[in-house]
Amino acid sequence: MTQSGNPLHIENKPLRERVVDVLREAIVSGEFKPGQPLVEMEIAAQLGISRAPLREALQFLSHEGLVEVTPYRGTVVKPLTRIDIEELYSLRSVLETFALQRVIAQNNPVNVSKLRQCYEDMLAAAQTGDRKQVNNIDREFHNLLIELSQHNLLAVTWSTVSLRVRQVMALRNRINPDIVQIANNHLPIIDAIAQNDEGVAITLLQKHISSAGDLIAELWDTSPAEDGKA
Amino acid sequence: MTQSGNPLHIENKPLRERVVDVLREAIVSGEFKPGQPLVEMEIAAQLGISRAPLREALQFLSHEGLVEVTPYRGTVVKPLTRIDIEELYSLRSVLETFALQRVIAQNNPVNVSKLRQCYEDMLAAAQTGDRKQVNNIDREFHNLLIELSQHNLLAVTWSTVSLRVRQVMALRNRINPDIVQIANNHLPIIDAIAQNDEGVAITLLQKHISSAGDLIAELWDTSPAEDGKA
DNA sequence: CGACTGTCAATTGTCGACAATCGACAGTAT
DNA sequence: ATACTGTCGATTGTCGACAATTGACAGTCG
Repeated sequence: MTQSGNPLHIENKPLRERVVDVLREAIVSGEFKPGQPLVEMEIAAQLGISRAPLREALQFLSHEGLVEVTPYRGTVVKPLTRIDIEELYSLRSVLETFALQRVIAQNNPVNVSKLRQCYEDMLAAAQTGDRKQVNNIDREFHNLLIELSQHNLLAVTWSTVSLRVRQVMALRNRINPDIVQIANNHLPIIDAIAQNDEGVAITLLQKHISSAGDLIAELWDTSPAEDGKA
Repeated sequence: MTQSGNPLHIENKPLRERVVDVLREAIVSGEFKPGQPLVEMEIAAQLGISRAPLREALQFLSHEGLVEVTPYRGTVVKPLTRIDIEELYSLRSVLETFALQRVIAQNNPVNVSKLRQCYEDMLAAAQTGDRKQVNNIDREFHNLLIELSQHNLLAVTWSTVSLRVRQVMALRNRINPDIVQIANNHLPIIDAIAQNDEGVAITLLQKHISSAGDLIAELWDTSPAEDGKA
């Protein structure tokens, strides 16, 4: 995904982009809660910048679906309803299925070994009980699947969906208790890919995704991560 | 899609949004060619506004994939390669297939009649030889399919893809000579939906989309709509 | 002659100030 | 009391000016 190659490098992104990164992280990590208002002057002051680059950043985030900008009324972290979550996971399933089809069509052993490597890392982390790391590698696995599909537009679309999935997971801290089980869920999918068995691979993947989505969506309204102010 | 209800209404969108609309239309209609640089001061002067709302608009468009912003280097209308087009149409196919599945799952006769109405309008336009109108209604048909699927996130994702498809079609003026044929292509899909025959409907739809995409992609490099300056 | 360095114009990035808009609340007439 | 109207503070929207960065070109040294 990220390859610098060059050992010497200093970040020189425009302020706007660094602001996007900071705010995105705050939202996706659950630090900023859904519904929370983002007052421009407050945040600008807090970051020690003017409102111009902040506003450009907010425009960007709004198209990523992380915030909602209402003209003359302000910006809030986008509320997350149960329907949103169902939509999120169902679209995610569609996108990943598409990626999976393309990966299988390539029939490239290198792809399989990369996925397998990822799985093994996840398993290792699971066995040491490092839940956070398992989550990270799990994300990496699905990102890898998208990346291997070699479809740029898909990757862009995915990144938006993926971000919000991550947000949902951050807000619902810890559902699945057995992290070794989580890791092992991925193995049969890889095997199916290795055997070029598209039908099985798709079935397994969709089940994998929808089970996670259903689990979260079902319980959502019971503790919808109370909205708050900074 | 758009329903005012209220007969009295004046547009009071922020400048930024009106700028987005204007620029988007210019790009999507092919008036602004891929690769064309968009110099902020020029455009701001031309529109009689300052650069601030223009820049916010450009941020927005960049996330729609219509322009490419390079820090300190400026903004250009996003170049369109053959690969882009293939990706566009393949993802479009995936999204519409998903919508189609959801529409069929609803098993609602109202949906079918709406689609049929759309088809009939298209056919009528085709028979009077109004090519432009046929194209408009064709777009409407596919938008309707997405809308009927009642999936907001899908709709948002679709709108981005849809815009760029429209741009491609504008740049390649007129390929398919027989517009009555175009209209009639939609009928069997509707019939399959009406009969709840998901398999057939999907097959037909995917063929419908990919045939259009292949046709355009194949010829793309031969006349890639020469890049230009204002 | 070739490679490196310094300068410059063009363009984008950022800022602070001012204008426009909104929701809320107080005030008034019936 | 109630419905309408006017005013106000808070917040967003827009502007013009200034700072920072880039690529290109000219100049210099070996």
